[in-house]
Amino acid sequence: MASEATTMDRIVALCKRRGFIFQSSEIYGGINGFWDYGPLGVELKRNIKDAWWNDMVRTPPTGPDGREVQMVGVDCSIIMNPKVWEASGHATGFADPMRDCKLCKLRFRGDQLIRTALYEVSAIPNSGTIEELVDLADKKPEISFLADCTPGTHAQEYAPIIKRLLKARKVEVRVVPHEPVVSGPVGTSVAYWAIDGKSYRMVQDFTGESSVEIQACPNCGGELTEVRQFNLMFPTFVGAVHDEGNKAFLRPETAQGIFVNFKNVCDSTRVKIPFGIAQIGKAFRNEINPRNYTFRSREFEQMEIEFFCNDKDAMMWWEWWRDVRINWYKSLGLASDHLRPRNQTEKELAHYSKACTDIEYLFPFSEEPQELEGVAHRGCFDLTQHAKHSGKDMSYFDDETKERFIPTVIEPSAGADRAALAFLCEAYAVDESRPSPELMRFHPRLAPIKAAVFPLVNKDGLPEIAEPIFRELKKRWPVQYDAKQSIGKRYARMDEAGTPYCFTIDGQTKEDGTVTVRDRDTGHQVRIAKEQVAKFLEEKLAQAGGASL
RNA sequence: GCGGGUGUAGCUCAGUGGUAGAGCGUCACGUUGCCAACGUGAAUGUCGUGGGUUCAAGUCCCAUCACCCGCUCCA
Repeated sequence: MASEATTMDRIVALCKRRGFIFQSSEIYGGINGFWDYGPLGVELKRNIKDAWWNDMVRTPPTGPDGREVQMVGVDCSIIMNPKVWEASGHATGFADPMRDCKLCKLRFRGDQLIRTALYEVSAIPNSGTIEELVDLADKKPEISFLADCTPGTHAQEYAPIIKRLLKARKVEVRVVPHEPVVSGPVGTSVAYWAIDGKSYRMVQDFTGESSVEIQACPNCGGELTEVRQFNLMFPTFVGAVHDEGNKAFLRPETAQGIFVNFKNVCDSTRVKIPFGIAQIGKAFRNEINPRNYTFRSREFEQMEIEFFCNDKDAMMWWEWWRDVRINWYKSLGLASDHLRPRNQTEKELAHYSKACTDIEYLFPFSEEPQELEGVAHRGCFDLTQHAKHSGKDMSYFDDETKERFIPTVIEPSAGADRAALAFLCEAYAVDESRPSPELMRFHPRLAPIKAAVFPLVNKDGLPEIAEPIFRELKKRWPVQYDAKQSIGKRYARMDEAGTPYCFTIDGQTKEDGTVTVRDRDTGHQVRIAKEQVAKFLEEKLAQAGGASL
């Protein structure tokens, strides 16, 4: 097996060579963060999206309450009224203020430097700042810091940051029982610390209203640049005149199209809570630094579900969707230990979110697993925001219980391109014992080409037998016919395309009507009657869990 | 956005300022007839792009773009 570093290079080379993925606008030097799918890639990605739509929308698994799960779909416009993004928080929140240290060149998120502060609890806010603590540490080098944090807070997560801010001074962290955390204003999270005998509470102010600001680099004390704003939404203009009045944005996620259509779907389709709305579509994010092949593209495709339910059932549905989504990846071949579901820590959660699992995959390009999908409990945040900003009622009336409420939302949000990349990486295999070592072990349901038909030689009446078989299969599946060059080369090409089965017509076919079937993964061959080829393929694809396409 | 690296045929890569190269792949023909077989031949190059130095630039200099690695980021 090749080293990790070169495995990704070889996958990238194969994807180019065989027509899975090309760099966008390549003949003009490419464009950073944009990629194209070639003839095999488009089939792979379409199979992924079709599998998702079929398995999640048309025939979702039975729900946790033993009943059928209601799912409907939408397909919304990419450009929406800009007010949508004010309501969703993207207009202001979807921005990362960055500051660089001019000395050591480290980069920090400005909001983290700004918004983290420690307050002495006895005096209640404004009695201490991190800078004052640093001063204290400088004046009393003999003291060590002991941080207490209550279970369930994220103070422990901040130990390394505190340590860094205090210039590597010894910091001990201990979990101790503590009074329940007093809830702060919306957007504020609180944790308690004990440092040098005094109690402090840490405030992370996500509203950005805090005036506490750090001016020196936490790493080296060097001077920091001014805060630079990055907004990750792509601006555009609606109409021929380009001015601020008709500025709009390419959507950074498909979810908002679902939320703003919540009432329309309720009013037109007789759905009752609990139910879900699904959408597959392009989204755009002006990433600061696209990296890792197609993983962080600026234009990408999402497969999103917003599942609306009563808040009292929300955790049940969250757990159910989390498991459904993990099993979906497994069922299509991501069964290896490269698939790593990970619960978000409380610190990572958005302030309105109660739980979120990132379904992560260990790609060859990184030692850290990377996110394929997030299954988030979003509370009633989104519908509440849209109710507030649009002035429209977003509540739901339950006829059975006579309750009126704003539904809680569970959001399984998957990246189609990331899934495609994960399936490509998972399928890639090198077996030096084979004549053609590189092969793509795609799940048959995802394979771009389901089967190939070869006459062993391009004469002696074999093409005349092979072609009708090919034409029969072609009516039902994406299949290929190849009569040129040696049989080994043809098998090798199909291995790199990830084609699970090859049917070869040889001299014996003329005598007894049988053809050989070669299995991609084992190279083993069996003979079956030529009339049974379609049935064989149908059964194999069905065994693999795939509907006939 | 910072630092480092890379950029030559479809892929992987050689190439000392002086004629644009190899292996693999692709295609054709022949031979063979179940695993990238063999033989003969062919096609394929804005040497990433734009400037500059030079009699002469793939090679040296500057800028720029793309990709990779690290930092950073990934609500």
